[in-house]
Amino acid sequence: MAGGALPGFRDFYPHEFAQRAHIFRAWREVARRYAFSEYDGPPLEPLDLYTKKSGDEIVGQLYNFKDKGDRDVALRPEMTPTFARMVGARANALRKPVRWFSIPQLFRYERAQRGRLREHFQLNVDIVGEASELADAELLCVAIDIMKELDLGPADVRARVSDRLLLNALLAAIGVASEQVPVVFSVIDKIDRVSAAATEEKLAETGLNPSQIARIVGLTARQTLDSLKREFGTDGALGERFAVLDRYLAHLTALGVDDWIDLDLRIVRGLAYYTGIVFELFDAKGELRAICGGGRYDTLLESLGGANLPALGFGMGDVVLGELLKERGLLTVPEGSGADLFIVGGNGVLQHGIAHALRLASILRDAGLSVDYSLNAEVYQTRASRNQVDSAKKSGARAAIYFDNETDVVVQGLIGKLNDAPKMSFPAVPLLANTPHAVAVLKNWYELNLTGSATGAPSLTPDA
RNA sequence: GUGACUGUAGCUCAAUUGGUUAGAGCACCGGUCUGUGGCACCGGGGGUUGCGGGUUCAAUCCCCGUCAGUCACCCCA
Repeated sequence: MAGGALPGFRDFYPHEFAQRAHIFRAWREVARRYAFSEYDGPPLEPLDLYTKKSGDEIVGQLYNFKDKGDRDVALRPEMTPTFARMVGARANALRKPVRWFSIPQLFRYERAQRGRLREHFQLNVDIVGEASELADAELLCVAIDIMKELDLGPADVRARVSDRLLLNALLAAIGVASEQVPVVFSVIDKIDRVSAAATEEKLAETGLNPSQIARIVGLTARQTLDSLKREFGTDGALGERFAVLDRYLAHLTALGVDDWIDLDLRIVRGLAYYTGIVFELFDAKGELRAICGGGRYDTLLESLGGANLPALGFGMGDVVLGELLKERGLLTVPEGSGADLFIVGGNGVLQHGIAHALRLASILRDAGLSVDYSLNAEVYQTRASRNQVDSAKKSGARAAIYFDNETDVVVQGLIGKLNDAPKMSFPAVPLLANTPHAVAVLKNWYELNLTGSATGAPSLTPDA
């Protein structure tokens, strides 16, 4: 459609914004439970923050330009360099381990596809200053707990875990030379998207013999540490790495998330900078792109000019996650304003002037309730009250409030069938006099009867 | 950046092998029902058929271009 947002960019109408807010809420809530602190940085950064480490070819995927001061700048395509700079600048002053998270909007100039836009929000969760595998377990547990918070279970989402150091040790045991390792990693990364013949050819090109190739391909099918131990033994560096992973998995079991996890040595992550345990979260059906990916990058902070500190983190975008939630019917949000109370006038209820409604609205708003009403005084006073109730209901208001007679105002719940919804009369005179007790009684009744799941209030789960 | 497919109302879709004024449901707006409806009924606003050319007496339909979307590559922070 002409006149829409730029390609790969999204307009968030209130409905979409509510969906986004639902995801953000889960992110922040779980991060809070794990005692992470939120931070942010600039959306516009010096171009060389990204080219220094990744080389000039990354410019093709950046929104970059010269600003009016002739500086080369770019919209941030990822958070890690900013994070590294911020941590590096205060590395000595920060209490370790650093547990930080952020929800930046990131930009990349490339052709949009499903689950891959030119702009997205990405939860970044990072831990700095702790080399123990317990930190790795904690990090993955955060990602999994977010899935739980969004009502996804281990049948919906799988966490695939690997370890670059283990893979290195296994490849060494197979006889792969260190200069061959990057090629092997790249082949393993693509093994599902490339034919077996092409995989073998690529490996053969690097000088590996058929027996080595067979063992490498065999690695990508292994499911358990035990089978690897049987094949390769537990001596030396390999054995030490097995021990680390055994402890890592034991921690995850103790944290209660072991049924989400699959060992999968195919997960190497495209990025060269990962140095240890890595993981990705996928939908269990394997239809979508990765929901989340991360791992340990113990050398990255130093190479980005920061401190020499061990670190690990993950990124989780809102796009694929949103697709998955929509597919599972877990992203339904209430329509409309969701006002607490909608003041109804018109024939059918006591004819009061609009001033009474405004007075009531003002008092209730001061008490912290959200209040809506017709913004046309003539409509308020003349339109049939039942039509106004209809409008109130459609607007998403939880309850209508109207002057029933000279002495009472009535609060009528609007959720579900009207005759099943809670309804209560309150004395009008003390309310309009803003008597604290009268207002508190109404508010308490509202909160007890019209909020929370017990009343069938709008929830984020589909209607039965 | 490469290739394939698809573009009709806010949404989901119609429209006879190319043929009058492009329709319907939902949504939206207004009204009727003096009171229970997750109604019902009546009415209304909404479209340069993505855009621009071409072929034709005539184009939503055929052709070309362009833009956008989807998918596969590329890339994946």
